[in-house]
Amino acid sequence: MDVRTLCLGILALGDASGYEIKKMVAEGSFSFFSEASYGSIYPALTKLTDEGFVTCRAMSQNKRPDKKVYSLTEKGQRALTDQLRKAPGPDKNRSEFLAALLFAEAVSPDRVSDLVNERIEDHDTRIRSLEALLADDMSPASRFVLEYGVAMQKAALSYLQNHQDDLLAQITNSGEAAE
Amino acid sequence: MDVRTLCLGILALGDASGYEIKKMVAEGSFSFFSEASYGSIYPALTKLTDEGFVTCRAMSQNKRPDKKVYSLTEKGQRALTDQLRKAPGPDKNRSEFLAALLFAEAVSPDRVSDLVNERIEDHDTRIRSLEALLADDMSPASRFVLEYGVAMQKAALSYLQNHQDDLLAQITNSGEAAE
DNA sequence: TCTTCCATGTAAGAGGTTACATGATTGA
DNA sequence: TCAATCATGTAACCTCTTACATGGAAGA
Repeated sequence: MDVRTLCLGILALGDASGYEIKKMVAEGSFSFFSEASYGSIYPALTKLTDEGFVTCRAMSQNKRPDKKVYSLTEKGQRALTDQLRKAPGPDKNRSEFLAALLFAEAVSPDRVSDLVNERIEDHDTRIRSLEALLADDMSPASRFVLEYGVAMQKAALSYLQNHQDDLLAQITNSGEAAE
Repeated sequence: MDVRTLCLGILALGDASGYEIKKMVAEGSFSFFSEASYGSIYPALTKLTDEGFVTCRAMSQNKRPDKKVYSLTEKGQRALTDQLRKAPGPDKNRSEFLAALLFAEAVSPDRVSDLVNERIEDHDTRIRSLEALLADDMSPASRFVLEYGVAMQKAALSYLQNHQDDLLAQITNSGEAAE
C-alpha cells in the first residue's frame, strides 16, 4: 500500500493534518502494519489536493503553529472505494530477526541464543505497548486490528518460549558432531 | 535487510547462483520474511564480487544455460559476522489486509465480511504450502523458522475465526445506530 | 537551560521494482 | 504447439527515507 492510499484511508476515518497522520502510523493502531515518513506524507497530501481527492483548510491555533487540516472529497471516497474493491495484496513480513537466525547458525552459532532471548524481551515490551493503546471508545475495526496485533505478538512469544531449548540443543549437537 | 546482506547470508548457507538465490527468497523458507527481484540480486552479486566478499566461478551445464556459482570469501564471512553482531532491526509487517479492514469500516462496511473470509482462505492455503516445505533433512534453524511461520499463520487464522462474528455484529450495529 | 512537542516542507540520494532482451529445453 | 523452466543481465523508473531548514511553546 503506497502512501497516497494510506492517506486517503486515514482521512476516511476523519479529518487530519499531515503531522497527525504521521503520528497515527508511527504510534497508533497503524504502527504495526504500516509506516511512512514526513518526506512522503507531505508531498502525497499536496498531490492529492491538486488532484481533487482531498481538500485542505488552514487552521490557526492558539500558541501553536498553523495546521493544514485535510478532508476527503467525494472523488477521494470513490477512489478509495475502488481501491478497496480489489483484493488486498499479500502481507509483507520482513524480519531481520529470522534472517539473522538462519545466517547465525552457519556463521556464528553462539549468537543464536542471544538473538532469541532479546527477541523474547522485545515481544514482552511490544505486547504491553499495544495493550496500552486499547481504549473503550475505539471503533470495532480498530479494536479488532489492535487485538489481532496482540494475538500475533503473543503467538510469536509463546512459539519462541516453547521451542528455543529444542533449537539450542540441536544447534549445539550438530556443531559438535561436525567437529 | 538489504539485498547485499541477504545474498551474503544465503551464500553462508552454501554456494548458489543468482537464479537459485531468487528461488530461495521466492519459494523457500525465506519467502515469508524476505523478498528480492532479479533486478536487485544480479547487480548486488556483481558488486559483492568486485569488492571481494564473494567469488564467482562459471559452471557449464549439460543441456542448460551456463551458471555463475558464487561462494562466500573469508572477507565476506567477516562482513556477515559483523552484521549479525548488531541487534536485528524490528520486523516490518506491512498488511494491506488490515489497512483495508480499517478503511472499509468507514467507507464500505459490506466489504469487511468478504475481506475476512478471503483472508481465512488465504491462511489455509499458505499453511499447507509452508507445511509442504518441511523436510527431514533441514537444518535446525531452517526448521525452526519454517515452523515459526506455520505457527504465525495458524495464530492469525484462529484469531480471525474466533473474532469475525463479533466484528461483523458490531459493525452492523454501529451502522444501524448511525442511521 | 535543555529537550521535547508542535508543525510544514524540500532536496538528494538510496534502494528497490518492472519491463525488456535473449535463447535453449522440457513437459503438457 | 505452447507454456514453463532454466539462466543472466540492463535501463528506466518509482517510491520512499534521510537529512536539512525553520521556529515558537511547554515542560523538566
